[in-house]
Amino acid sequence: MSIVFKALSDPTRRRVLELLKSGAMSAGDLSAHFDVSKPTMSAHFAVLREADLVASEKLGKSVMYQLKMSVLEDALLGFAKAFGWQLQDISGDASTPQTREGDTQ
Amino acid sequence: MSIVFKALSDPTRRRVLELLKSGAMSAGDLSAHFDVSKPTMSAHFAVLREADLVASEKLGKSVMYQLKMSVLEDALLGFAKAFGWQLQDISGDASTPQTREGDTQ
DNA sequence: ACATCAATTCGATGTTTAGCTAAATGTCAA
DNA sequence: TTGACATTTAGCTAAACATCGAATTGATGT
Repeated sequence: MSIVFKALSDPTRRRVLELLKSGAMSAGDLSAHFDVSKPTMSAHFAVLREADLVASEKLGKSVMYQLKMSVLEDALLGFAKAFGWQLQDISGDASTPQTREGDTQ
Repeated sequence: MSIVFKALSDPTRRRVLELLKSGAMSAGDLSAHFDVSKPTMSAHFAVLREADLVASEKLGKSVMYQLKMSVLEDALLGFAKAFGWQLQDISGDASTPQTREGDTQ
């Protein structure tokens, strides 16, 4: 849980997760949204992987990253519950195809 | 927002917030719950103050700390909303007297 | 004034982090 | 096989962090 909050404590990483909300994206495409070097972005991806917030899959020359929505939800929920809150899904979009059951890693 | 997640990324600090959920507590009483030095605890308190997650008030020799529930809620909610979630209060306890309107910083 | 107690600040130390450039790895296409 | 491209690893610096013991501040009681 600490590791998730640590991952979330950087604005670049939070923004990466937001970008991944609308679907999987390659490391390069993600990096294009930010003004830091590719190696730096790669390090951010590693932190997100470590926190299990994203899944990665090599696809040809690229690496596709995918948000693991349920992990994010569980972490947030786990904390919120301790304070008498519950997480309620209000996304009218009904998409959230980021991570289905049976994901590797 | 980063500063809040950073504050939450330490288990000691999260536990402090949980302890404060049931009411204000002095720095000393809080410290007694942990196995680290007083200066270290004082540093943790400073981080929580910096994130505006607690209010502090000198009371005689002691310093009382109080959870600023609404700040925590707003930070969490602000993030959750970006992912299509909402925070719902399910605390049957109806207490939450941690921070009333008009608190001095 | 003085001693005492609670809490913080100071100064030191070791660890982690974000960022960079340069180099290595892996994949595809010619 | 060579070259181009995408990503990660290696190696570094500077800044931030966690932790401690010692010293300091500030309030209370004698």
